[in-house]
Amino acid sequence: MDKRPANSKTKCCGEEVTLALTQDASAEQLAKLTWAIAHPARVRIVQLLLSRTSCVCGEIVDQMPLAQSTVSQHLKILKESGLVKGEIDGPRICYCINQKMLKQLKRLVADL
Amino acid sequence: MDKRPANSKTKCCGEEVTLALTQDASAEQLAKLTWAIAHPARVRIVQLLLSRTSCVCGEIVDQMPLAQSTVSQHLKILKESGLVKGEIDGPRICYCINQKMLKQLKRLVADL
DNA sequence: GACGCATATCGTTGATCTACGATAAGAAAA
DNA sequence: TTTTCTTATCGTAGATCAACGATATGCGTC
Repeated sequence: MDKRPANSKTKCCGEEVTLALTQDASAEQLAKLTWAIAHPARVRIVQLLLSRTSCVCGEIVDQMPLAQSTVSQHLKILKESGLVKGEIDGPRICYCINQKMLKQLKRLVADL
Repeated sequence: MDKRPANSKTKCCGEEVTLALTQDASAEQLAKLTWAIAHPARVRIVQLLLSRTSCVCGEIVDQMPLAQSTVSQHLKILKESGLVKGEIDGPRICYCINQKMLKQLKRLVADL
């Protein structure tokens, strides 16, 4: 009746569990980062920020068919994921890609 | 009053638009694929399918702390994204990664 | 044909997203 | 200090997600 293959719950107290835990950690992180760009508008924002060498402020809004508040909301999500950083520059705010995080995302996806 | 930079709506009838359109297309596709794995459970499923050389059926359910119906729902999402394929094998169904799609996802992310 | 197993689908509930307009907050300029 | 500009936040409405249990479906087996 028990036709489980080699790597199943039977040895749930050995390396299995450790492996599962690290998998979960990276799964969680990958899910978090991919979720950040799991919307066309946010992909677009990231592409925009990458296309310019330096940071950009609310021109992003001009480039998108969305209300300013909506863009701000998307930026918040990107910031919370760590993919994007924002720096205050006088009255406006400059956004730029967090290359470190982008690299991590790329690595996590590539390692799939 | 008009302080737009070089690449703005002013030349909205030239190459600008074409570029924007292709950007949108890839943005859309990238958003779709990343959204498919934008959940820990779905990342876990993908990792599981990749860890085995061949397809797997409902053992996935055993490996996850989720109800069968929930897992099935996640599988449906993965199938709809194209990242996963399912083949009927007698009474059960074998799932496997669609390598082509996974490659596309990797390329899209790497090209960011 | 009736049963058992594996999987999908339905229906529901609560949470979260997405989008917007309106408004607040902060800094420079008048 | 008041105004203006830029950005964030609030409040809201509708849509979608995530999870579950219950049920339907489809295929082998008795």
